[in-house]
Amino acid sequence: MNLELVKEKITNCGLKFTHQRMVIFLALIQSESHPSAEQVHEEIKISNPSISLATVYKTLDSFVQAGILRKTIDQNGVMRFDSKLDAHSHLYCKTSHEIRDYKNEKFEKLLQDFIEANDFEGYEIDEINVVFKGHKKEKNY
Amino acid sequence: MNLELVKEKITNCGLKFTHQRMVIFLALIQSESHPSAEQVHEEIKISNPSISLATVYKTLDSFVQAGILRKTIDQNGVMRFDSKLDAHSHLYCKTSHEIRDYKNEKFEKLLQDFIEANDFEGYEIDEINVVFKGHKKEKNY
DNA sequence: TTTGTAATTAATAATCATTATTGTTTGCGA
DNA sequence: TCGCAAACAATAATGATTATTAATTACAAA
Repeated sequence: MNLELVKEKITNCGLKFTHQRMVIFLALIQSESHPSAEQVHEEIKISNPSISLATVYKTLDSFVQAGILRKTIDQNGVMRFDSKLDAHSHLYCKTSHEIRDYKNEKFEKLLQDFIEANDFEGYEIDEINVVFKGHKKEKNY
Repeated sequence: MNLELVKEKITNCGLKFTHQRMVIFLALIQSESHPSAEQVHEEIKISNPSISLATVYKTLDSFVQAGILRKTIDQNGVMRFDSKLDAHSHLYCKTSHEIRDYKNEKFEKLLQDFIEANDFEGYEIDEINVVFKGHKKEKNY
């Protein structure tokens, strides 16, 4: 995604375009591992040391409100941000706490079909979260 | 579950049987809504005001370590405890933050089969978490 | 039953992630 | 350029959880 597209994305969702917002959004979409606010801050402060951690929190939250980011909470209660908006599940490594996307159309369809076909005891389901937990396998060279 | 069974469960997992542990474990199995440590503390301090919140945390954690309780984290980052050990999913109400069990054999089998039949990009999966999120429907009388 | 010792507990301080506050800066239309 | 609202930086405050420490308790051995 280039800078113009990022700018468009930010303005289109009703937020003013600022340098901080661009830097933070870029950090998000360039990361593979669903970083925490802290990690985003660490990342961006190399090139932008003046952006405060509070701003990172606030900005990420406004992105979530605006619907251009998602957040989840990991096993340690830390918020993790996700720039992918389409239906997908997650892989979680219990050792490294890394979170990765797990995208599998068939699986998502399976879930969707299940929700539509079943009753949820008085609950109106509008979202489903699936996390596959385990450990990253050591590579055998 | 009667008191003898609770005592057995606690001692069988290698923990000494104490009054505090019994009270806390009982509170857990008698609750339907996956309480937080705070909520367990609130509950038990009616009859046992001397049991401190730190003890509740420590005790719940030792139960989790011992494998007789499970914990999850809710959308607000608060730890919630679950006395059911068999495979099941959860229903989460975004309004009340209540968590309830959702047990459906077919669904659990579906998941199990999926894990066995698929590859997870270098991850060894040993656990799967599914949360159906939504809102409790208003009853129409 | 008493004693010694390690485990458990209560009280409370400390920590960590997050949120709130406050004063300053910036973007931008009049 | 001016004025004002939004955004920001710095930092204080909060809330859940964990760590510390001293007191209590359980229980084995004498």
